[in-house]
Amino acid sequence: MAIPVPGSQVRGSTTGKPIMALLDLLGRTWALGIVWNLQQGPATFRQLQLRCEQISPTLLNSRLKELKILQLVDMQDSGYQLTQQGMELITIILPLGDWSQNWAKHILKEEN
Amino acid sequence: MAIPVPGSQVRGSTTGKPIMALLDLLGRTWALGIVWNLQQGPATFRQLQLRCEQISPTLLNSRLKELKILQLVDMQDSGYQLTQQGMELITIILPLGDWSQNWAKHILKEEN
DNA sequence: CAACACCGCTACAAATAGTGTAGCATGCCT
DNA sequence: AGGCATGCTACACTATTTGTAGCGGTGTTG
Repeated sequence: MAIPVPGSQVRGSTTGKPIMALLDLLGRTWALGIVWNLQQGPATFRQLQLRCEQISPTLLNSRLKELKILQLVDMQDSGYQLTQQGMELITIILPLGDWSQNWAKHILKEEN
Repeated sequence: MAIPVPGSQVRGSTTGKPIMALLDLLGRTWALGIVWNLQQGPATFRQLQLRCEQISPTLLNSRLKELKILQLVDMQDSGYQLTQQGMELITIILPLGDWSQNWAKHILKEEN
């Protein structure tokens, strides 16, 4: 799958708008999950595999490649970790944690 | 694909934590894109297809089903639109628009 | 009423993406 | 040298997505 570099055509948009590249990237299986799991700190490849409970190494590796190229993640001695940019991104997304709890309550309430 | 209802097992997590259901949902192809596009207002099925430039009707329909069940989207006379919950979600995500612009600058600068 | 233009949506085959298991190559420790 | 952990690849299998065609329904217009 072509890496959604902002400025180029991506899945779902020919305009090259950065937001479209980002939505393409984050909309890929496991991309959000990987970033979310890295939030708890750096991890080696295998640790990250464990945090993601069921990701295949093949896919983990290809997502990490994409995330590295797009500079949201990099690898240091301590393992894979979020870059400055990656942390900014996660900061924006973090409120989803709390929000999802209310959302869950709402859905489960309606289901009865 | 099973719908990621919070409280049940979802892709990547056996715990049933709402955030995991949400990450599963949003990590599916086009889910984020659909929500993002609905932000500009209600749309009929076909209008939504156009907004999403390249989505296939098959997939659009199955994503919409998921989003309806999970109460982020519903259908009214005016077409598909975000629910109250959907709007809350998009409010959280909205800053990604601006952020992505800076991110793009950063990446493209480094590439030279 | 017939012809037309929309609508939401489905069918289905072909193409693409993801899974799961095994294991290679490398480096470190004893 | 032997054992162990690491990052990562190979590859066959399965699941998901695409793309095109078109169905059945609801106006609207002549």
